[in-house]
Amino acid sequence: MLERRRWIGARCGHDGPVSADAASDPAVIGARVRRRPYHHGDLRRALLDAGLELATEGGPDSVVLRETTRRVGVSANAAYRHFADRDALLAEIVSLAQGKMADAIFDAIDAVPDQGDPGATARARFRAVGIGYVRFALTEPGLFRTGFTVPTDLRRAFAPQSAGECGRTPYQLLSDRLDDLLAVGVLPVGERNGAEFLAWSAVHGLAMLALDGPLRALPRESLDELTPRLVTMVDVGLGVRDPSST
Amino acid sequence: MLERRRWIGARCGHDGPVSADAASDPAVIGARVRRRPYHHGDLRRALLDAGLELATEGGPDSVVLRETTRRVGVSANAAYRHFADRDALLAEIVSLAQGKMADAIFDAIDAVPDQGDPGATARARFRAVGIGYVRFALTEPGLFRTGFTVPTDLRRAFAPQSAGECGRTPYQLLSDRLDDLLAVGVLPVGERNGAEFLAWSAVHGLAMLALDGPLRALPRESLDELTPRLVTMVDVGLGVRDPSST
DNA sequence: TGTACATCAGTGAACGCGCGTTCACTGATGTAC
DNA sequence: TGTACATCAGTGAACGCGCGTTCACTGATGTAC
Repeated sequence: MLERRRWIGARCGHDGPVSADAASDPAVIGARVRRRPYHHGDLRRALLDAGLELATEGGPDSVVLRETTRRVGVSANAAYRHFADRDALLAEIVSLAQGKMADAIFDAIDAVPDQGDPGATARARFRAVGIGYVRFALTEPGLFRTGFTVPTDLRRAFAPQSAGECGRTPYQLLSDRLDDLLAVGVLPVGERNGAEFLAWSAVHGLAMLALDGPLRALPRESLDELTPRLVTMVDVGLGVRDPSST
Repeated sequence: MLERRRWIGARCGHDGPVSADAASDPAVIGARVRRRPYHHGDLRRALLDAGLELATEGGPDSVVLRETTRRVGVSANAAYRHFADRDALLAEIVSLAQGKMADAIFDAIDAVPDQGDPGATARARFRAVGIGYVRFALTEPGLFRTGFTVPTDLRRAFAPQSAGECGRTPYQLLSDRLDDLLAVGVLPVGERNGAEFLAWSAVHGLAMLALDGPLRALPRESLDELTPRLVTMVDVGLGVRDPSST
C-alpha cells in the first residue's frame, strides 16, 4: 500500500503527449529533442494505466503484456522490472477495476436524497447499489469483466487495493447498506447473514447474461427496465419491509 | 435436425477401444489388423462427442479443434469436412451443453412429488429449476460454462438443437414452470412478463460467482445452503404466494 | 566541485508454444454400365 | 458379375500469428569520496 501511494503521488513527468511517432518526426529529430528518456520515471504506474485502458476496451483478455508495453512505448521486457509476470500485472488491474466499480456505486448511493423516513432512505440506498452495479457493467463492460470475471477469491473483496477513491470496495459498499437496513429495522434479523451473496448473485447474473450471455441482444432500454424490477425482487425477497406501507 | 438424427442413428462401428497406441503395437502391426479404416464412418458425431468431452473437462476454451481431432485419432484437417471452422464446431457443442443442462433440470423437476396442493406443487417445481440450475453449474462447471458463457443470443434458448432428451431447452423449462405458477393462480399476473430473466439472473449470478468469481473459494456446503435461500428470495420476490399460509 | 563506480532500469534479439487454417494430395467407396 | 470412374473423406506438411518469457547487453543515475 505505501508503495502504491508513492507511485500515485509521483505522477510521471510527461509534459504533453509523447507518441511513438515523435521519434520519426524529422523536425523533432532535427532539433535533437529528447522525447523519450531512457529512464521512464514512473513506468510501473504507466503500465498500470495502459493496462487499465486495455481492460476498459476489451476486458481481462486484452490485458496483454506486450501490448501494454507497446502502448507505453517501452520494450516488452521492461515490464519485468516492475511485475513478476503477466499475471501479477493483471492482478493489480483487477483491483483497479473493482475500485472503479466501487466509485460508480458510491456515486449512485450518494445521489439518493434523504427520503424523509429512515427506512425508506436505507432501502433506496440499498437499491442504488444494485442499480449502480448493473449500470456500471453495461456502461463499462471491459472493466466489469476485468474486475469480476477473473478467478479470484473473497479476500480481494476486502483488500484496500480494490477500494476506489471512496475508500471502500464494492462488496463493502453492499455490506454497509445491508447493515444500515438492519440498523433502521427494515431488514429482518434472520435475513442479514449472507445477504450480500444473495443480492450480489442477482445483479451479477443479470450483468453476465446481458454482457456475455443470451441476453446480449436485448436492447439497452429493456435492460434498464429489467434492472429495477430485479432489485425489487431482491429487496422484497429478502423481506425488506416496504416503508410506504407502514 | 433431420441430418442430426441420421448421425445419432448411425453410431460408428468401433468395436472396442481403438487407441492411437494400437498402430504402434508390434503385434497388431504384425497381424496387419486394420485398426483405423480410412473412412471413419461417423466422424462428425465423433468430433462432437470429443468436443463435448473437452468442454466437460475445461469449458469452451478447451474446445480446441486440433485437440478434438487428436482425440478422435484423425488429422486436424479432417474436421473441415464436417464443420466450416472451429466456431461452427463450438456452436454445436454449446447447444449440446445446454441440452445436458436441460436434462438435469428436467430430472430435478421430475423428482418433485405432488405436494397435495396445486399451488405448492407448482412452486416446488419452479424452485427445482433454480436449484437444478445451480447444482448443474457446480457439478459440471465445464459444461455450464460452455452452455452459458459463450456469447450468443436468445434464439438459442428456443432452438431445438439446444433441447435435451427431454425435448425442451433450459429456458423453456423455466418458462413452463412460470406458466404453471400463473395457471394455478400463485403468481401475480403482473409479475409474469419477463420473470424468466429475473429468476434466471439470480441463479446464473450465483453460479458465476461460485465458479469463476469471488465465491469460488466457498466450500460446497455453503453454496448448497445458499442456493435454496436464493431461490426463496426469487419466489418471494416475484410475489409467489406461500401456499402454506393460504 | 569533480569524478569513479555500483546500481538500477531500460534494450533488442531470440526462443518455443500451440493454435487455426490452407495447400496439394491420395485412398476408399459405390454407382453406371 | 465385373470393371471404370466420379465423388467423397481422409492425409501430411506447412504457414503465419502473437503470445509470454529469457538472455546477455548497455545507458542513465546518484552517491561516496
